[in-house]
Amino acid sequence: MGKEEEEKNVQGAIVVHDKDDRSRKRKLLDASSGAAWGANSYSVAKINSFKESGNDPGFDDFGRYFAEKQRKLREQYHADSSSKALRDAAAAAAAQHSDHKAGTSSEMVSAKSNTIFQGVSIFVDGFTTPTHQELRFIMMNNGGIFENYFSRQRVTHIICSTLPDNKIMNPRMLSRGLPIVKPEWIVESMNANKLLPWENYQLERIAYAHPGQQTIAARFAAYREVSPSTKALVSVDSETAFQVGSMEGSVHSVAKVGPVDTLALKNERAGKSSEPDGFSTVQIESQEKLQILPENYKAPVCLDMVPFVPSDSAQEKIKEDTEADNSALNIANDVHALEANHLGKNDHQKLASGEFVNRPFRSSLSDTDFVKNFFKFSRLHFIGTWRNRYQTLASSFGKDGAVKSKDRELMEANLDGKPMIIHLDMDCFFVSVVVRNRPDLVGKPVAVCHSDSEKGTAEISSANYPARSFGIKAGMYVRSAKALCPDLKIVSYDFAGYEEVADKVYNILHRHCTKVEAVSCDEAFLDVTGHPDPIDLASRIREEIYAATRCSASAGIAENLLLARLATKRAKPNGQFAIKSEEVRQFMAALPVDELPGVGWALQEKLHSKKLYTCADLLSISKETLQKQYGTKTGNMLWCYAQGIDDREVQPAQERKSIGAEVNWGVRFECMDDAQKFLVTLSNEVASRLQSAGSCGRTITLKIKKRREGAGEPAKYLGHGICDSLSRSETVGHPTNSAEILLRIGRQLYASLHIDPEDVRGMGLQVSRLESVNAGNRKKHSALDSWLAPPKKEIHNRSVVHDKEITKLDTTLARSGPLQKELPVPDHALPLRIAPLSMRPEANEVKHEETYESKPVREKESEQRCLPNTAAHAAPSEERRTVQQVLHGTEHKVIKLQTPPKGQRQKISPLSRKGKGKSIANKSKRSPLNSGLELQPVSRLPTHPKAARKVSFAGVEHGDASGRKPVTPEPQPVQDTQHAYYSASGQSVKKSDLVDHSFVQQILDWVSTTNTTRGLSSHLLSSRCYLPVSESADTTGLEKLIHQCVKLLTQYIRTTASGNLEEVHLSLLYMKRLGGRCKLWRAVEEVARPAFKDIVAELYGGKLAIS
DNA sequence: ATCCTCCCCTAC
DNA sequence: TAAGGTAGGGGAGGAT
Ligand SMILES: Nc1ccn([C@H]2C[C@H](O)[C@@H](COP(=O)(O)OP(=O)(O)OP(=O)(O)O)O2)c(=O)n1
Ligand SMILES: [Mg+2]
Ligand SMILES: [Mg+2]
Repeated sequence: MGKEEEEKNVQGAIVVHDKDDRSRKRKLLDASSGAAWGANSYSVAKINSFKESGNDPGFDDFGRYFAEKQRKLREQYHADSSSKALRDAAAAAAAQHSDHKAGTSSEMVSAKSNTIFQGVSIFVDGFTTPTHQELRFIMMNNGGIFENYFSRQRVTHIICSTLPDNKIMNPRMLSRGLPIVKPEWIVESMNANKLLPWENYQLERIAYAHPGQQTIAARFAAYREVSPSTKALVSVDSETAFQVGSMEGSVHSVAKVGPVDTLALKNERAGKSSEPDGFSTVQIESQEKLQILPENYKAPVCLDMVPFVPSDSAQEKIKEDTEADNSALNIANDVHALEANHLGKNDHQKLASGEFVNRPFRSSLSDTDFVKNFFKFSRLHFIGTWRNRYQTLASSFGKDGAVKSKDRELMEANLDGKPMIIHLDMDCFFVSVVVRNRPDLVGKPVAVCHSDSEKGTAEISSANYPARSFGIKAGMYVRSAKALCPDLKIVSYDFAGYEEVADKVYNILHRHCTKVEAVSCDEAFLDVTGHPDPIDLASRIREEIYAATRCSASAGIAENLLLARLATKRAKPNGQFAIKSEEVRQFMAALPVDELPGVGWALQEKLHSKKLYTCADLLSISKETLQKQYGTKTGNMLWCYAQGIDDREVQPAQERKSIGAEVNWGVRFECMDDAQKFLVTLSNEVASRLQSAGSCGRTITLKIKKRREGAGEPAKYLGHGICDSLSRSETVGHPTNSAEILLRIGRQLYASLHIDPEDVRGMGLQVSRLESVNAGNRKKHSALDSWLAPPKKEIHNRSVVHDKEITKLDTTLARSGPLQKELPVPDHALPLRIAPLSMRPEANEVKHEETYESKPVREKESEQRCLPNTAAHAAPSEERRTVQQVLHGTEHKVIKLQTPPKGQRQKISPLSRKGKGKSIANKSKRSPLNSGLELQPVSRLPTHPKAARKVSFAGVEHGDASGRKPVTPEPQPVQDTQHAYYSASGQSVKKSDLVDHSFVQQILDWVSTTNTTRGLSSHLLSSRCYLPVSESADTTGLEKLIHQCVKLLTQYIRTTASGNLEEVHLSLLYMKRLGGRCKLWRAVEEVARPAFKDIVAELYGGKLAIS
């Protein structure tokens, strides 16, 4: 699929423009602005060829941006310099080397008389004494180089005064080998007039952290309030943009660094704080906020830009800014002042700690506030949230005490009339709200956008009608918009304003009509059936809206939702339009197919490819044909819509079916841990949303955007670029809204996707199969509750419905009678997982490096690729499907075996090594489950030869990356099916080596056949322990037997039961019980228990309490 | 047939 | 630099 579109920008530079999911839908945009936008999509192959030729457009674009910035900074520096000759030389050099790989700066500096710091290029990190400026001055005047941005290629020393109390074990390590040196080195070297050995000025190693989650959390809390831009700045620099110099020092750009401006921003005290989304409340922990913009740095922001600060607090902030620092005032009027809101003192600690160096991609470190800040600025997040607001809070609108219009009664009295719908939509909503207070902009082309700067990959949110006449559309990159209309004014968002206006609008709507369906914050359907004069009503509503908000709305009036909506489009801007029944046919016939709601980019393309352009064209085809071509429902929809038929009704509010959160911007991970931590914030976010909605749910879905192979850095700043979207879900036995459980499941799901963290470009967590929290607390507690329900809430939530869905374990327990009492109080250190009991194998995979040594039966490309927008949907060749297939065909035994996916082995091996050195247990003590470890896919092994053929048949793993290869079974060599079991020691247990003993066979069968309904514990529970112990002749044979049994059992625990603590516990419990009746079991249990505990400690980081 | 999962598509 | 979310509909294909 061509997912990026080539675009010639104004300068004629080739830029690849993302044409991913979201962009594809911009059908009108593409169609109407063909002059500026390349009409053709480029294939991925084409993009790759760009890359291979060293011309990766994304990089190019970014590099250009940075080069320009660096150049400016260099000029700044030279302008600063006291030596005029130097300045001139610099100018000349700068002119000569317009690109950034000039070695000019260092030459010039070396020409200076004082060359103490020759070859030294420092990056100053965080607060220092002396200050940045002073250090810069010293460097400038003594032959050194002061780097404004960190670059591993150019920086030789990191200067840093303080490490925060966040206990970095070895700062040097974090800087990846670059020395971190105290500023005294510079000062004293200068005083000594020679370069002193920096080794004597190294920042001391700081005490070790108290090992504890608190500490880690605190450390991450320290990353709060950080603008992602800073991260990106550093990261891109070090990653890509400046692969120009080497440390040996040929190349040095000298940059001037600005002061650390102080913006004193206080927590907002006034009103507004009750706003649910809190966007009007700037939440800042420390009072003093800092920002790291170069002194004279001014983003090229249009003067029209108004910072997004809630209007009633803006004054106060600016005032405080002024008090704090004069230079801050400039910034306050700059859109980048916003960054100041996110940069906290802690960031400097982080800087100081070398974290900026170590983790260049701070954008998505699981810094809670990256997500928080992202949402605070995400228009799409707002409109998504608002839609829900106006749907679910519908009842609270129109109840503000104001007189209700008699329109309501008119309609209720006359419900038999022919259906009549008003569709109402605010005109260029986001622009209108802002332009209200900007009379100077009236009539001019205006668009709302976060940024108007050089790179231009910020998206237009809304454009007013003058702007639209240039072809500017929502979703367009601002640079494209500017290319179409150089005079376009860019204004900033006013989210508080949007909500305010929308509230007023909905109040008005509800006052006039009882049946209101909120489509979005700026759009609604009104069922006005029975109203004597809908046209007049629409007109009055519009007037009222304008009077209340000074924003105009347009309306469509027709007999159904479809037509009303189409009418609105026709009416815009600031108008209304009615379609009479007798005009419908005519109206529809000429309508282009892509104007039908539900026809987006993809369907449009399909239709166009069949030469279907108008609704009339659609009607030339039979409904059956349409259904066959485009699917039953879609075909029917096309057929009906094309005739103007739409039998949907206005639905005031409907229950949400899912609640989720996702972030697909700024997500960059370096390691598993980053991903894990991001998942933590997502889990918290989703749990919190569930809780405020009073919901809990059973199905948890993790969505990942994964950089597609070959895709480079996205054209869009910090965008996700060309990605494959992956999702995986797990249904748990009982609805939850607990962050802990979401996290636990989320981790499993993440692990099961086998993604290199560096390739992750987006992540989302969603909960579906929702129930109300109050749905069923009448249900009595099951015996499992003490285990399943960490917080009281969970216990509270039990319901009859849940009961029957708890499945086997529950019933098993119920049967177990007195055994229930043996259930220990759960160790509270252990976050517990709700028993899914669907032991979907790969969701419970064993994780870790030892797996590597265990030779896999066969390799499998578990990676599935979804190539979006391809005609056929992916055929399931995924592991899970085949696993279930096999399990289902049943009667053959199945066992899991670790199989590292191709292409991931090398990548994770460093991780593995790391994990090996330090003990895993130690590590996982703090990060329960999976942290830093990779999960491996599993494959199967039949235990019975007669099943072997079948299993190998169904168990063939398809290497097909596209995931659409049909299930064409490949015969599998028998020895494969006889292959290894994974064992914790990394050795394999060959089936053929197994002691021929019915006892072992029994366990093998149990372990092998655990499936969705029956875990090992249930086998153990029902075992009558009739096995003749005497069979084991000699002691060594017995030992071997026990050993093998334990291996099988631990194998089971590591794989199938990993992530299912209840199952681990129950297995142990029942084993112990069997031990009470049978010597052999006692022996096995004695050996197995510590092993189980070790595994639990390793996987969960806690102790398993066995009663 | 109906459900489920994993997608893709669409709208604002 | 920039803030590419949220949620539902629906289709394909497999399980039940
Ligand atoms: N891709 C999009 C689409 C919409 N919006 C926001 C900005 C819009 O102002 C608001 C409402 O969307 P509309 O589709 O109603 O568009 P407008 O109101 O801007 O214009 P119109 O006059 O066509 O309704 O949602 C956005 O941010 N990004
Ligand atoms: Mg609108
Ligand atoms: Mg709208």
